This record gives sequence, C-alpha cells and structure tokens, in this order.
Amino acid sequence: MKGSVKDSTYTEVPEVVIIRLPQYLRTLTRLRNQGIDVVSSRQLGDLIQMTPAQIRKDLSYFGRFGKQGRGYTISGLIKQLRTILALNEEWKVGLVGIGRLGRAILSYPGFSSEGFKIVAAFDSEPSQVGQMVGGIMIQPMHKLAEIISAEGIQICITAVPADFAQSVIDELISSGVKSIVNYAPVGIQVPDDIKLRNIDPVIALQSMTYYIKKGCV
Amino acid sequence: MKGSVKDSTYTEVPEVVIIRLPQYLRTLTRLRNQGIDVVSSRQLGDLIQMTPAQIRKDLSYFGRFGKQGRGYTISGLIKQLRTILALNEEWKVGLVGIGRLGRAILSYPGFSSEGFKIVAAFDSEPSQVGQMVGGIMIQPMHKLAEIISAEGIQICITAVPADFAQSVIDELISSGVKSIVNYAPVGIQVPDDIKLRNIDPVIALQSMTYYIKKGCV
DNA sequence: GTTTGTGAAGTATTTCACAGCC
DNA sequence: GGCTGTGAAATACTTCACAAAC
Repeated sequence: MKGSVKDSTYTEVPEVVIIRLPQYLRTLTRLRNQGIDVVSSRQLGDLIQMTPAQIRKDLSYFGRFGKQGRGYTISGLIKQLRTILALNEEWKVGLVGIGRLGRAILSYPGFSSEGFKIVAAFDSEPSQVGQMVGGIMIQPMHKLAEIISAEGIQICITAVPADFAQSVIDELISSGVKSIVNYAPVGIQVPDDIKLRNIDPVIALQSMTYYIKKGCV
Repeated sequence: MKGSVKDSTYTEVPEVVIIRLPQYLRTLTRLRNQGIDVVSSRQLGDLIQMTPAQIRKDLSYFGRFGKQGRGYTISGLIKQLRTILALNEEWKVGLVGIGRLGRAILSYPGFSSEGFKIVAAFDSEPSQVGQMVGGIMIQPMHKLAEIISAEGIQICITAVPADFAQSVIDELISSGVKSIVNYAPVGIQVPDDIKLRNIDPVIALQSMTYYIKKGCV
C-alpha cells in the first residue's frame, strides 16, 4: 500500500524538506539511544524547535509512518529516513586540502561513523604528499582527476585556500563529483545538477551581528 | 494566533535577506580587489548564482544604493553593507572547546581579519588549561561565566563534544551571549532572542545523498 | 481521551514587468 | 542603448483545522 501516494501527481519535494530530514534523524537517534520507543510530532517539534504540523507535513511527502493516537515508532521512522536519504550504503568521500583544517577533518571520527568514509586525500604541498594521516596517504594534486574517477567518488570536501577553490571544484566536477562541501571562504559557481554546501563560520557571524546591534538600539 | 505584530508601517527585513548580505559583501570585496569599480545586479547575480531582481529587492530594504543605467559603485556598496551589518567595529568572540577543531579555529586567521577577535578560550581538560594557543591562554570552564560577562562577550563559538554542548550553551546564554556558532553535531535549544547557527558538515552530506541517489535512478 | 495525515487557508519569499532615470 | 527600484503577480512554504484512526 505504499508507492501509490505521490506517483501520478509528480510533486517535487521541496529542498528545505530534504534539508530538515537529517535533523529529524539525528534527534530520533538520540531519543532511541535514551531508550525511547515512540514519539509524537509535538514532542519531536519541541526538541527541534519546529511546529508539529511542519514535521507531519514533511514526513507525509514520503509516506504514512505514524499511528493516530500514538505517534511514530522511533526505530521504524529512523529506518524510513535512512532509506529516503540513501544512508544505508557507505559513501566514499574525497578530501582536498590537508592544512590544519583538512587534518582536523581527516581525524574527525564523525564522518565514517555516519557512513561517509574518506578514501582519498590530496594536497598541493610536496612536503605533505606521501604522508599518512588518519590511515590515508596524501596524494599529489595531479592525481586528483585520475583517482576520483577511478574510485567513482561522488562526494568531496574542499579545504583549500580561497584562491584555489574554484579551480579545484571545477576539476572535481569534471571528474564526476556530484556533491561538494566547501570550506573555502569564497563564493563558488557550479552547474545546476551539482549540490554545493558552504561551511563558512565567518559568513554566519556576519549576519548575526546585525541582530546584536539591532537588539542594542 | 492572528496577532500580527508588524502591521503598522514598519516591515521587518526577512532573515533570509540578512543572511544573503554577507555573501554580497564577500563577492563585492573580491571584485574590488580585482580593481573593478562598478557592478550591475545582473553581473553580481551571475557571480553569486542569484537573480538580479532578488539582489535589487534585498538591497532596497535598506536604501537606494544604485544608479540607473550604471549599476552599483562597489566601494560605496561595501561601505553601506558593512554599516548595515555592524561590521565596522571589532567584535569580541569567545571559544569553548580546544580540541583538534578548536585549535584549528584558534589558529585560523580568517576571523580576526574580518573583525572577529577571539579574546577568550576555554577547555575542561586540566592538561590544556594554562597553555597558550594562538596568543590566547586557555582558561578552565569554571571561569567561563565570570570571564564572558566581565569582558562583555556577546558572540561565542562552541567546539565541544555533543553531550556537553547544550549545557555549555545554556551557561553562555545566561552569561549574556547573544549569538552562537555551534560546531557540536547535536540539536540545541535556545530562546527566541538568541541567534544560533550550526556548522555541521555531516548534516550537509546527509541531505546531498538524497539527490545523488535520485540522479542515479 | 490522543495523534496522524492532509486539503485549504494563510504567510512569506521570489520573480515579473515597467516607470523613471542615466 | 543600459539599469535601478518597486508595486503587483506568482510561487513557495507553513500553519490551520478537522475527519479518521487508535
């Protein structure tokens, strides 16, 4: 009794919804680790600071996962979300730029524990190349295209200086990469079919000051 | 629930607009550094992957900064945006959590070059306390409230383990902090008047896999 | 009693389109 | 010729409200 719901009308799921799903997943996982079995949209909304209606509507794009009068079975909903987001497979990830930040990323266990395994690392600095960091050997930049396409890597993280970011990302894309998390503090252009997310704490700070100043007046 | 607080003449600027301003600023600064003096909304939109109308509309919330037939004087627009975002003063920033990521943050020059000066750093690990990192002495956690309020710090960055993040952030808020950039991979609850931005690459990856999988089918 | 799922209603945001100006 | 600034229109998103289910 699944499949049939959204088949004929072909409504695209809004991207904001997709972006919220991992947040639901994270909070649900925490609840499960606390030994909780069932949660209502209201309880989840309180934890995540979102309205219950929003959560129900978001989930309804994909199916009917709850039970009236009860709420959602946490383990079941986790399973559904992981399937929707394609998180049951292990994803290969490439990392470009092994400076201080790149090393922190390589050593961070949170990627592989969530199924994102960094399988290749690159740096332009000859003194870095050949070093082992976090079990990975650092490769020279001229091998980037070759290794990315040979390994079929579709996800990359860039932690290179701002001036090199665009050209590195261009090369990643032409090697077959579809999704990029970019740490370089610079605006990047990508084709429509490529997903780019910028991780930029300075940009985040620069919008918050507006509100601090406004609150003072 | 009807209670529209904003009905009399004064229209609140949407938060999405405020979030875009720093991006405009960054690209404008790059153009200025390339020696360019004037830019049209179309040119800027091409660089930033946004429609010209959106840029003009965003700027029109704050004034009329352009010239018909010509576009915007870059140096003038930069000045305006910096004033709107309150970026002409130096902002004191506190950092909590001096692990690998915290150290990368402390050593990153990009905060202070943009006017965000890290003036206090805290860690719970006794072996870290008293060390100098990036010109700052690491303080113990029990001094957090005292130093934050004595220094009048309104902005903090948290890079602590997920399990401690909520309690650290609660303490920051009760010490007077208004804006927080949180690197801990966990959902955090804050009052309405506090701005919180999460920096979470794993969450970013978990929504991108949806699109990779969708593209493959 | 409680809570889901969902059309309909209500907001918010983006885009259009053009007068006015260079 | 070009471009901005802005109401109006269009689109996108969120919230409401209630029948159906437990």
